[in-house]
Amino acid sequence: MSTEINKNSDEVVDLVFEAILKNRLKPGVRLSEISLQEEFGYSRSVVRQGFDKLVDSGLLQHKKNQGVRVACPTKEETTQIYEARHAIENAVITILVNKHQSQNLDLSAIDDLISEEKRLHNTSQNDEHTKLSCDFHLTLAELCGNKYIVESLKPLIPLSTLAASVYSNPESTFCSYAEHSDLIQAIKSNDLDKASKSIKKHLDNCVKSLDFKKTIRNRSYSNIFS
Amino acid sequence: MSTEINKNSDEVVDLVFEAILKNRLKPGVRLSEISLQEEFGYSRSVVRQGFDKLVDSGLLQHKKNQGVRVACPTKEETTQIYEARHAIENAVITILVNKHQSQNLDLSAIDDLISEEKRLHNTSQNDEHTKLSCDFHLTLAELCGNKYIVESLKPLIPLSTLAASVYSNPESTFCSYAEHSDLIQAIKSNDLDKASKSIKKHLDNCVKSLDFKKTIRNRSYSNIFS
DNA sequence: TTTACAATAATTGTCAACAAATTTAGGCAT
DNA sequence: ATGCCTAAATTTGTTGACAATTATTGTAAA
Repeated sequence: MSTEINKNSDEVVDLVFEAILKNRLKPGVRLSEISLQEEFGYSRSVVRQGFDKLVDSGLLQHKKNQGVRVACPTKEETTQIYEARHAIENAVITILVNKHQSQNLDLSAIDDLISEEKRLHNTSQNDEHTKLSCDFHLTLAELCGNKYIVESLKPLIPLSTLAASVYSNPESTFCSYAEHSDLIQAIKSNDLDKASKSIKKHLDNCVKSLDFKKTIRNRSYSNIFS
Repeated sequence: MSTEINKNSDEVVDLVFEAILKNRLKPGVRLSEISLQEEFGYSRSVVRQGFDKLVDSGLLQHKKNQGVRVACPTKEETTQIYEARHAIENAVITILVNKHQSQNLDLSAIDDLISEEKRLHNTSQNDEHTKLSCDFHLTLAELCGNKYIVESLKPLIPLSTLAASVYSNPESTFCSYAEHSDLIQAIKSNDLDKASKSIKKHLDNCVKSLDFKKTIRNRSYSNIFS
């Protein structure tokens, strides 16, 4: 063989993580260990390790002798997910405003993301839009430079995507680009109060855009990766 | 055999988790898979699953072909741990004050813990005191009724204990019972501002009580469980 | 005594095989 | 056609074995 490839379980984690963010893995679908083994050449034990991590973070659910399914957040769980997100993300923007005041915080990565969101705005690239929104929130957390905060927020973002996939309302936009832009503006003007209200309103609007009357059935296996 | 025993990996996680809280597992000690297998009868793969979870949450560190060691937070990591704790725990007490205002929040579990802390106050039961302090913070989070918040905070508590084990100053108390009591008092009087300042000051004092000039050597294997 | 090197032992990483459980498919009676 | 029961096939859970790497011990020379 040519290159030494270390196909470890973190690759499996990233694979599922990204697939959820890109809406290619829907809530409730069952993932078999063998399918990933066959499609990507991971050994089964490596796939299991990856699944275990994803179960631990809440992205996959596990039933004994029935393998794993993509999580399918209930109404109550969705409320809790956003409550937890507000807890963490409010702290994130507080830290960022402080950083922006003292040091010269480099927000170019965020600016790029917003430009891209602006570009895709009003196109039908819905899944791409979702991915960008997620990247926006995760990138903000990473700018804090605190890995524990990042790790706390990390699973909550794809969980939000899954909740949106279950309860989303076609006519209402889910995670609006304009609100992202407002938030960054508040940070740049060192206005903590405005930024804090902005993130609160943004997350509240995300929840408001959901229709909890919907119910979905559990789907069967998917070859979403192929 | 008499009872059906399912020795799953979560038991390994709890075992290590509690051992850290009780100060029986010191930072830097190496844990071998076989030792736990032999002492408790867990199969090696189950031990590995447990270790993987603990590595994922940051309590254990993993080096390729060298197994796992108990985490040994650096100064920078310790600062981040407490910054993350403040982010989450400030949200916790905000939620609790809101709950206390609207519903009648049951704080009896917390009251019991504080009584116990009061009882142990000024005794030499240092490890027991540490465990109680940790339970205090975790119990507060659980009272929110939000599992995502609990899971976010969970690894940070034993990490704080480990940091204390590395940098603690013998003459200064680490996590004071009086401050816990003040915090609960503020919650009970629905004073969000006071409660918020109280948790901030408490966590700041925890960090202040540490002496970062200390350096510790990595310890070898331990049979701490035996 | 200390240091360097070689041989041994111990530990981890990975994979493959087997048993247990579940899902699927097919046939039969209603 | 519908529902139920049985059998086959698939999938998961678990264990054990082997290879690769690291840690330890022992020996010899400076």
